[in-house]
Amino acid sequence: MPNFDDQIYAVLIQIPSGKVTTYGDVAKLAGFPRHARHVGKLLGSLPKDSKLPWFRVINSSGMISLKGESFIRQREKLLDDGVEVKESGAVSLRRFRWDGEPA
DNA sequence: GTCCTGACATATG
DNA sequence: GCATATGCCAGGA
Repeated sequence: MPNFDDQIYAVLIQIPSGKVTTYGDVAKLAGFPRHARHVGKLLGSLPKDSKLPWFRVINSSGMISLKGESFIRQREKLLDDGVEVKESGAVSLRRFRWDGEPA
């Protein structure tokens, strides 16, 4: 049984560009359905030069949970990925949600 | 050890 | 859609 952290990373690197997913889904796919919060903590601990697409993870409401500069960075990256993000940080989950299946 | 906080989710009214 | 409550788990004080 791999470590929780490693499992989360493994799921993150599978998220195709142009798609987003939620904390709960990442946790579930990683094999820890009740660890949504853990995902957030983990992402917050990621180094700034991390290769992991942490910016493709948002909350179940389809909104970016971050604030200030972090929020700006995530929004910019998503836009660059082709994801439509409103000024408020809202994303059209209906169109950009990742099912958990590879692209 | 307890208490509080937190990039969360789901259920209920 | 919003407010409240409950569940879950790791860290820090």
